[in-house]
Amino acid sequence: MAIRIIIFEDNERLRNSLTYLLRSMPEYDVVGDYPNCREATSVTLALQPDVALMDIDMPGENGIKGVGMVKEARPETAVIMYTVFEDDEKLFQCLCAGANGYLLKKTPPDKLFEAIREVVDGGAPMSPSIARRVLNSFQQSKTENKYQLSTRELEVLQLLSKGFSAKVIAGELNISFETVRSHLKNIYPKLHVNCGKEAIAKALSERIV
Amino acid sequence: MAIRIIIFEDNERLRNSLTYLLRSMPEYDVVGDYPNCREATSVTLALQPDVALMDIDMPGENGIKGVGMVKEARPETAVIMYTVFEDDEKLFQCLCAGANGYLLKKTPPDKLFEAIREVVDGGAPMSPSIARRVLNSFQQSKTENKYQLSTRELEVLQLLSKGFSAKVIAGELNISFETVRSHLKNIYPKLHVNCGKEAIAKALSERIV
DNA sequence: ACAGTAATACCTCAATTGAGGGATTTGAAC
DNA sequence: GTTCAAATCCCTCAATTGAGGTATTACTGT
Repeated sequence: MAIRIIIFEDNERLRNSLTYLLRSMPEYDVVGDYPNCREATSVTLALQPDVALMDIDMPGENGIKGVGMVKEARPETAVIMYTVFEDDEKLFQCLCAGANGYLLKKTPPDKLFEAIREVVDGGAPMSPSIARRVLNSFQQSKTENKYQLSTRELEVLQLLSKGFSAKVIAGELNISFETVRSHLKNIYPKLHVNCGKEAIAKALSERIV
Repeated sequence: MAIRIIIFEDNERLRNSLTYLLRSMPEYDVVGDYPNCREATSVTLALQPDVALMDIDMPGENGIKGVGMVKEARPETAVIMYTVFEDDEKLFQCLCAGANGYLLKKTPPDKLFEAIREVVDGGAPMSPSIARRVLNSFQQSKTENKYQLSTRELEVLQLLSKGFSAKVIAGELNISFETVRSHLKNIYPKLHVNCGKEAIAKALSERIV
């Protein structure tokens, strides 16, 4: 049975070309094509597509919103972003919204067709440069001494970030309670914070520990 | 010029097959092959490979350690994991260690060759099921009310997690200082913690906020 | 009408923390 | 040989917090 495809793309010529190309092959069936995401929820529910091709830059609701609408309406529909944007900001917003693939518009048609098959088979097609960005995001950029913390200060901060009190930290490190407080007093200005709670928030959200 | 490849794989038959296959094509050159990662640092420095094929399950230092050794010795060398393991644990350890690709051993040889070209061109080849896992990891599994927090309690926790004091939170929400303290006292048992610092640690590390 | 929950607000007391000091020892750098 | 940073320890005082309460209002579901 043909793969049911729905297209969200505001460029009419491109949208028509894609539709024409995909319809010319028995393997694919374009069941709907739209210049924006306003009706994304209802058409997804009505047409039950296997795959949605989604542009990002569209008038009204953009494609990032669109991913969420399609995914919420019908999680089984695989969403492939199809866009010119290559920046981390939009990329990760789409991924968090539930996109199953991310292709740049420079992708040649045969690769696009292959990606549609791949996403239906449970894959996650991505343009090479996108895949590289995604993998790079896992390498925690060790903020190596961005705040010039000493070895001991880092240890204290790590334990603090587990929610431990000064007394418990002292026990863990086998040093005195007052020493821990001294370290904390030295840590705060280095992190540009004023109290332990801010320090924890900063340490955890900036992956210092 | 041929792509310089180094192979870490403890299965001798597989290692020899790969070497033989790759050497049969002028495009590729296997400059070294090893049954473990003990010498990974020194051979990477000595042989200056473009690509390292890395198994995970090897005697001695395993492949996860191996990725780190190769990447630390020579960041330009692209490392492709080549393994049977499909579990999130090992996968994300490899990605954090700096792997540039992740192929399952069931990958057919022609896809493996394509992956080597792709990684040299700055891509990040992944088996489809791996790519899907990676993308899924971005969908923050909304821990929807795992701890049964009320709307207001969630708001208080969100502000607390920015490091705000009770007094500041009261100001932000336009409620009294004592009310904030009441909410906090109700939040702690729900999160199974005993103080604000533990609450922040839990909220941030479990993505509650 | 009544029970339950969420949200609001106040009180007290002991413990912890932040802020401000000062002080010693050790090992590396110049 | 002196200087410097890191690590250790102690003191005080005011502010914040945790823990234990109590109490009112408003809305929801029965």
